[in-house]
Amino acid sequence: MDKAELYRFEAQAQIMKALSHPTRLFIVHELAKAEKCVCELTDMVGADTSTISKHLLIMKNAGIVECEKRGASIYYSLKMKCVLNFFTCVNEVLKKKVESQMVFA
Amino acid sequence: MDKAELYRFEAQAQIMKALSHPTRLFIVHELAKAEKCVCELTDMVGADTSTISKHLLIMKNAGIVECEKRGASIYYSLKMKCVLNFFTCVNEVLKKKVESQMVFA
DNA sequence: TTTTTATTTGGTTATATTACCAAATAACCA
DNA sequence: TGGTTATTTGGTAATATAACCAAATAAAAA
Repeated sequence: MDKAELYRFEAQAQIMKALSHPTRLFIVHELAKAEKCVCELTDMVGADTSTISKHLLIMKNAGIVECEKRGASIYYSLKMKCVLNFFTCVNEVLKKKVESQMVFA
Repeated sequence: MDKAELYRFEAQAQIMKALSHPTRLFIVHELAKAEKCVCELTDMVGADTSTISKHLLIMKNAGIVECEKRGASIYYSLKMKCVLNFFTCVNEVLKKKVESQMVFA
């Protein structure tokens, strides 16, 4: 694995990591339907505002979401729609996992 | 976010997390070409055998890879081919990130 | 202008991850 | 059998994550 290759995998891993938390997946799921402000997401998740703000920052830095200030609120929206395809694949993996556990039930 | 929904996002996050490390992404990339034993991957990555073994365990538990013992070696192969589509999307995100940074250069 | 509302930032603590080494297992080879 | 080779497991230390609270900012409302 040469240096350029390593660098590329590190950059990819950073984006994947930004998608590796249940709360952040929930947010992606919600933003896929419509943009939402931090306070709306905070209410939906039921965590501290600062926690949600930090989750959003991680995804913004990764290039997954973007935000726009309007009035008193900051509205976040899904920038990379292609991440939605991940859910299909991941759910397939989950389904296969459940099935294979069935074999030993 | 109700309990069932939370559980689903946690399960999804576990799979995403298994794909969130540069070494593991490299391994997925390599296994996409052909199955490989632990020692081959160890040589390619240049880390301790135990480190590679643990990375493989994480992905096996997540349902991403599977393994088969043949002779003295254990061959790992990519079980969920759909994860390869992630690379396309992630590379698009990276490309957009680079481009948007250009604006401020 | 003062107060309220929305959001981010800094600090702290608890937990998770990762790397390496050493030791345990398992299966070939001589 | 005894010695390699391949792999996993357990232990430890360093680093990264994540949650909450408190404080700082910024803009809207009164």
